[in-house]
Amino acid sequence: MEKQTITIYDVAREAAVSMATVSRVVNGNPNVKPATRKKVLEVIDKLDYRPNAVARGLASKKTTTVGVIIPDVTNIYFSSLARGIDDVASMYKYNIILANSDSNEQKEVQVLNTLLAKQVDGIIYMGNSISDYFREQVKRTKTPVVIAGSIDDKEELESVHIDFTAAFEEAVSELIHRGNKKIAFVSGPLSQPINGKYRLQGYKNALAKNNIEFDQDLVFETDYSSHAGEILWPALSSSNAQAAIVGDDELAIGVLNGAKDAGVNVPDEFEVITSNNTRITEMSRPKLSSITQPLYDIGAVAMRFLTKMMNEEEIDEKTVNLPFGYIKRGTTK
Amino acid sequence: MEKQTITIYDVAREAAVSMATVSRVVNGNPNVKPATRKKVLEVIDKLDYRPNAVARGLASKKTTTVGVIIPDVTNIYFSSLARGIDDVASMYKYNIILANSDSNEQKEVQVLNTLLAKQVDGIIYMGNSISDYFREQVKRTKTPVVIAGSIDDKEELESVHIDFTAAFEEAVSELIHRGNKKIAFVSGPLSQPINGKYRLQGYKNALAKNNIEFDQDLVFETDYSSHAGEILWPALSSSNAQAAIVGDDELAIGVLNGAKDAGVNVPDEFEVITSNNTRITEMSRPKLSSITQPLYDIGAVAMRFLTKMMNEEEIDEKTVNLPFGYIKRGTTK
DNA sequence: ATGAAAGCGCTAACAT
DNA sequence: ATGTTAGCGCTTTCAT
Repeated sequence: MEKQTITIYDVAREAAVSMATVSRVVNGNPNVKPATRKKVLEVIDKLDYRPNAVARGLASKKTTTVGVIIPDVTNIYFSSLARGIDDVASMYKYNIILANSDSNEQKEVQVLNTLLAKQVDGIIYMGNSISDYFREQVKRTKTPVVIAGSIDDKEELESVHIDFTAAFEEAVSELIHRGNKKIAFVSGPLSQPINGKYRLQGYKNALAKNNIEFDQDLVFETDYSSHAGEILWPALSSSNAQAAIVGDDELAIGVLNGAKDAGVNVPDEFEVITSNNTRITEMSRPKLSSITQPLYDIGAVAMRFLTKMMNEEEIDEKTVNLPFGYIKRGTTK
Repeated sequence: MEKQTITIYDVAREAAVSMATVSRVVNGNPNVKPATRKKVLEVIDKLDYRPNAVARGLASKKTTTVGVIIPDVTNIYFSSLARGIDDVASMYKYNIILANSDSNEQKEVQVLNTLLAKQVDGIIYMGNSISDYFREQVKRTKTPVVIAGSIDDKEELESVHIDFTAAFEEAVSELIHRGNKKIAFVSGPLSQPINGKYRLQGYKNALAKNNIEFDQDLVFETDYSSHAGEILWPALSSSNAQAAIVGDDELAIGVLNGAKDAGVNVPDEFEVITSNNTRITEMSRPKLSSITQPLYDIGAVAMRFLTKMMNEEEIDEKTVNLPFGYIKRGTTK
């Protein structure tokens, strides 16, 4: 014999009121006489009634859940954002459907569609390149979408992030001012605008301001992994680079370790600055100097932004730029 | 003018069939004449119809979403499990509602309740201690729950993990056989059964088998963070420990770095073995020797296990123990 | 302040 | 192979 799920109808009958009244007390509608409210609440407690969020979602056309597309939960840059997202989401009574995309266009679009099918009230997208197809899908839906921790190079979608160009310009200037002329630019795929467009531009800006000629041979494109960084050393070494600015912390710790393994003294013989200031930066010896970004806040603000869109509040700016900084640790002199 | 959402009724009318038939083709029911199916599919495509999963959930009492309770997404041990969970979930057409609990009993129970309100088909719990209250709630619901990566010391709930006792026993034996007599046991809260019961037991077993007396002063209880490990060195040093077995990788990298910062040569003067073999183990120098566990698989198997429970298939064992191992890297001689 | 009743968009018997 | 028809459990006008 199946355990009978108890519904709003059951409590209405038991409390001798209508379903509408029960609904009102459950939803905190003030138009209920205190005595009635009390009685209903007692019955709810007695019957151990739990509102069915699915039924509510169907009737109200709001699910109080938002979709979150992430390249890989295991990546601490993105998981840090995700943490900020979830915290603000629960603050506003939302839940999160988390889906890994592996930065794969197909998966991203497919995930987007199942998220929409599930009637999420909004979506946060994390990932470093927005494909045209994805963009089209987003533009066709009325479900709000915001991008967290990356940038839409077409500037069509709402997003929250730091100014990657300015941050790189500042970090590279730092390196230059300490006497380095040959500075390697190390990042993930240049096809991702965050690398090939914004960060690289910042790098070039710093060189230009200091009258250093840009050298394509100092640009290293690889994977976002510490292993990729480790095996990069021979190439880095033969380029005669004196320092490196690296676009990802795991990659950077790999670069650092690759150099150390080759007997290089960091920072005396080679300096490195990384980009995300995740906990990883504190795990190496020497510790990694880094551009700082408010990772948790980027997620938090993105989620807050999304709540505004879901409530159809006025949005002043499509893009919110959060402040970045720089922290000197042991990998710079 | 609001954009009209198109429903199953619209495609039924347009295709000149009944809603039931449309439902059948959408759900892949074979009882549809090929010609009819084709026609319906065309209309679906033409109208750009997307089934409403919420309505489907209400009617079918299945949401194809499972809840995942995680202490902190930012923790790579748990996020690695989460990745396995999500991959298997999508394989079976499920989505994941991810909720951070901070290992806080209140939040865990609250999250459990909202998950149940959202009518998830199943739940995966990650966390190192199952409170009585949580356990009671779980036992009252018919929604299946499985624990991933930790152990229910009351052995009432289904779970997937390695044999923590045997793994610690093996790792500590390793340390003993290499000549260490005074071995520190470093872990998170001993109130968590995984530490205070299972791992500690393994540690004691290894000592006993080698006729070494257990010394309470060699047991160090702290937080799961690299910083906690770093500042542990003075205490570790004055205990005259010659080696340490550490229950968490971030904590272990902290212990390693604390020792190095104090001028200690690892592994010559001090050896360390960690427990989870996450990517963190490859980021230090020397790299961390570690107990190995199939993290991704633990998540994957837990999710697979859950699908069986959701389908009400027969389950032979409540507990599935996955194999562990040991990998020697640079922090052991 | 409360109730009646019509959906929300779909599935699942049941009938044909 | 296809159609009819109840619901699923709730919210939301609209009355009163």
